[in-house]
Amino acid sequence: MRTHHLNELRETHIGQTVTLIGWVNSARDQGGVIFIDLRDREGVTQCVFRSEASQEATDLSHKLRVEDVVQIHGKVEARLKTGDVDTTNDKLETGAIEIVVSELKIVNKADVLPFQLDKELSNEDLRMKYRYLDLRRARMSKNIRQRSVITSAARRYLDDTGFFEIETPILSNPTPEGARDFLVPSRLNPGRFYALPQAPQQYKQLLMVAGLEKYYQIARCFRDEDLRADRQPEFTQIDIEASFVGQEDIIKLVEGLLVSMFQAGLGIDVPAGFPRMTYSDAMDIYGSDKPDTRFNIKITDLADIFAATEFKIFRGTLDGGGVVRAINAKGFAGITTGQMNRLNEIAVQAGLPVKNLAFVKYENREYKSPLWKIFTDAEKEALTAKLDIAEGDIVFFAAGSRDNVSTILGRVRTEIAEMMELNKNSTKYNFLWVVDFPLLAHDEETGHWGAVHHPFTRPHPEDVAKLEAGDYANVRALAYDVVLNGYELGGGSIRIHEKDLQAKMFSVLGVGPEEQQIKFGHLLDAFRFGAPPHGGLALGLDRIAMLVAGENSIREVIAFPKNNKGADLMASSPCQIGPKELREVYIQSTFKDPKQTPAAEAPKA
RNA sequence: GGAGCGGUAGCUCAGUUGGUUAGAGCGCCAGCCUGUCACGUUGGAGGUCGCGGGUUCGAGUCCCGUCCGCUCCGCCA
Repeated sequence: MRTHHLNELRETHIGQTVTLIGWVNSARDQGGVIFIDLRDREGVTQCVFRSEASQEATDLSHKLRVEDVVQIHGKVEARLKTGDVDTTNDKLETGAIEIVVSELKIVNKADVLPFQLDKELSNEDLRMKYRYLDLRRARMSKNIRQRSVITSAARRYLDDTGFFEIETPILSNPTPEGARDFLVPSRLNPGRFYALPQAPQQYKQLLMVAGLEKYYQIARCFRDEDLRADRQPEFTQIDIEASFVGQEDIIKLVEGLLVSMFQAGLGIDVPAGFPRMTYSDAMDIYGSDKPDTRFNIKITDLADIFAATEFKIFRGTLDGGGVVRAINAKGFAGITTGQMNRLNEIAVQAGLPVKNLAFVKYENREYKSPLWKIFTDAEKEALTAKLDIAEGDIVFFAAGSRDNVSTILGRVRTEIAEMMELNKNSTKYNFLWVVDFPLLAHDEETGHWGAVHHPFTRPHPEDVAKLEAGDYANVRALAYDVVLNGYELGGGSIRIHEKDLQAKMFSVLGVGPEEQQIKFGHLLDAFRFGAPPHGGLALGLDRIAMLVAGENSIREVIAFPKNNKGADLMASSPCQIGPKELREVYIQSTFKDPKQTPAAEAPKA
């Protein structure tokens, strides 16, 4: 069908007769001579139609339209050079040659496309409805290829380090305490359901008990939660688990893995030995457990400066065990009123008890602030020094509980970065390990303690006594996240491998012995028979592919993604299921969406 | 569940304090053109201004409601 792909022919091929096939990328009809750029996934090659070469092919070529599939037969020739005219195209890799066509076959005509492939389009609905056309665009094609390349690099790296790729069930059980599950009715077991896995967590631990030592899987995971630019209902993890390892081993392994993926995908060498930060520091300094460290706005504690303050709000906060902290947005004193309103909104949403953020601007060598006059000269001097306030800076304050202040200033920090476009540097890759996560978090609503990572996470050996003593808030976990530019790429932990400790952990989480046996019996049983120490991590492949591609949404690196409502607009899924199919799986009826119920049928009050 | 932004030609968008027949670029159709590569050029077709209601002499524009999309918060062990 073809002798070469469309990014293959060079000057060395001049004189050869070739057969090419591809899509008409563009057609330039000059009347007497017609140029066609023929495209396949590799690139573009220019074909020329002239009556001297073939009257028949030239006549037919007038009819060519964009995206027709055509096959041509012809001779590779050098681009024309006459006198001072040089028709070589430096923008094309095949730009030194062209094909003079002797035969043309229109393999399959294309209708006019619903959108142009050479233009960006903002209508994502339309892109998704015709995703197979959207994927023809160079940007999409590049993203999909790059994803394949990094996935293959990951496989190669893990294969070479002694890991087995092992598949685990897609039809499994609901995850207790986890995200909402997608359920699948069982026809052979009336009234029973499978759930799609949120992660292969328990299976991979059981593979460690099985003695396989090193496991990985490019695993599809499913979570029925609300979606975001970086969250899809089904997504892909590079799931890893190993036996006889500690935190340090996993960190080294994953650094090597990410280095090889970025090398493969971008041809760049990111240095291994990523910086590390404790969860506690990340929250104090950046107000986030996945800080973007590309810009240098840090939260500064001001307790020492305001130790003797008379300012009531700060005084009260500090006396009550709270904190007073601030961030300096350097060079942002020119903030607009609209931006200020936006920051205030965000701060209030994040838990600021008053309507406006306290701030100090330093502009034209003057401090401007509603509260500057309240501070003493000593405080002013200390603030200027500690926050490094210089011309054009603006400082935002927050006072309250430590967690509260972290959340507020962390949110404000990222919003300022967005406004100042400090987070737009897509060629800077700031990897970071966040370590020493807390094991447990108290849920104010339910009053229960929940696992911050998951219930199989090993408590930090130094903090086991605190766990025994019931000092849950201060137990650290052997859990770690790898972060890149403000995105959580992955997280993992060293696991519990002892039956008693695991049972203790379940009890702390409010899962009684009976429930433990029902939900986790297989795991607890497995731990009775010589379970090896083990741990692992899971990386979000979609997010990695997104960051490698320099995209803002994982939909740009997934061939057939779903929209915000979890719908596939091309295939129109999810779809309605008829009564016959429902009966087969013993489901009686579906609940009607009240929004779709016609007003006439709506129940009357 | 909540907040913000958006919806005008096939696509990307403009549309002023409410005022004649709603525009541009690209694409599409027809013609001309033997060196183009974002080809050029001449002409043409193409609109339920998301939908419903209201205010008004008059609504793309103002008001109310509603639907859809995106972004964020909640949620995501």
